[in-house]
Amino acid sequence: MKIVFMGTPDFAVSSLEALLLSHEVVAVVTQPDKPKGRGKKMMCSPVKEFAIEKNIPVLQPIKIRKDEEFFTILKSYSPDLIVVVAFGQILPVSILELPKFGCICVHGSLLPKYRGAAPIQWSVIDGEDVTGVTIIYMDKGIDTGDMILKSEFKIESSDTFGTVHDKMAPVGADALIEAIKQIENGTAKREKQKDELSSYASMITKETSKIDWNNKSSQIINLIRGLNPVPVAYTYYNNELIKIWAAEIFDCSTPATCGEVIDVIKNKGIVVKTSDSAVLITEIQGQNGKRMSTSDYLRGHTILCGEFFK
RNA sequence: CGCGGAGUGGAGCAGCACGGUAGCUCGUCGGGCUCAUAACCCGAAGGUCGUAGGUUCAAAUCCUGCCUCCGCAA
Repeated sequence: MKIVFMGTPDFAVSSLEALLLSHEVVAVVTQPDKPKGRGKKMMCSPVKEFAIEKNIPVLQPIKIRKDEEFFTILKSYSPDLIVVVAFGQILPVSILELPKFGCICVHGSLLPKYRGAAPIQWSVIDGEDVTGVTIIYMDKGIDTGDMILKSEFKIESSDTFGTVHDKMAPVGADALIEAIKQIENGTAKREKQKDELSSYASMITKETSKIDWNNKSSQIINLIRGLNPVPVAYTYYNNELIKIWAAEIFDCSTPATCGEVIDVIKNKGIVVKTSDSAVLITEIQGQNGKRMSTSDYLRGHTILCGEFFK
């Protein structure tokens, strides 16, 4: 089976790698190189890097929807199947209908929940205790196509976006291989998604990653988990941006305003009041600093009780 | 050449605009106090101040190159 792979970030590399073991990947499509990072150097996607290493032709259309030339090239590969994993562009119907077996997609949630760009993050932020991947046939909506199979696993309370992401990548790869097998031997299901149960996991913005201390402790903790290690939840102390990498619930009924520092425990952390109890910040990153345990941070920085995080 | 910040004993920081004893909090080691302790008291060890040059009688501090790290922005 001739397969064209479309994907961009690290997460997609696992699936591509798995595909190579048992299938013929004739081309890889990924986002164009962009100036990124400090110094605005041109950077290419992890998928491109991997594809080059494996000597697979790479295509990088800027706008896949209106790129006639790209479509012609894609057609010339005459793929039997297109596999999409976190590609980052919406495919036009012309491409969806091109391969004999259609286009399938590896999505990082148990659809129809968490359709969209950041399913893993939102699953953690919402405090879900189960997540998984869903392999779907793509249609013209965003993650709305018929489902072939799902593979689920637990989210532990110690999990963060990073750890769930890392657990999910191989799960997704396995599910993908299984789905392709089913497609090949004709046993693949086509289960409709129940739209009324759907939810949408929008992109993570600066706005969403700012901690609102008026929330409950559990919500704040989940936000911190869901944004670790990128982009990391943040707050302000003395007008300086501070990133919070890890925190835990701290039982406390001290009357105080939300966001107020109610205790600074040496060798342990900073206790901040929330709407229902308090939160103990255990890992922190100040301006210009690296991420470090709060006890390390406190050796060189002064945080005073009664001051506010906001 | 996108903007900005940082590199100082094991850890985290101050000192640098006005060059001239290496400072703070913690850790480590030794001793003491205590029923006891992550508490307290006394003492000690430990630093080519990222790196290479330059200016100077004298550089952590001023100048230049390089390396590494971080934030913003994408």
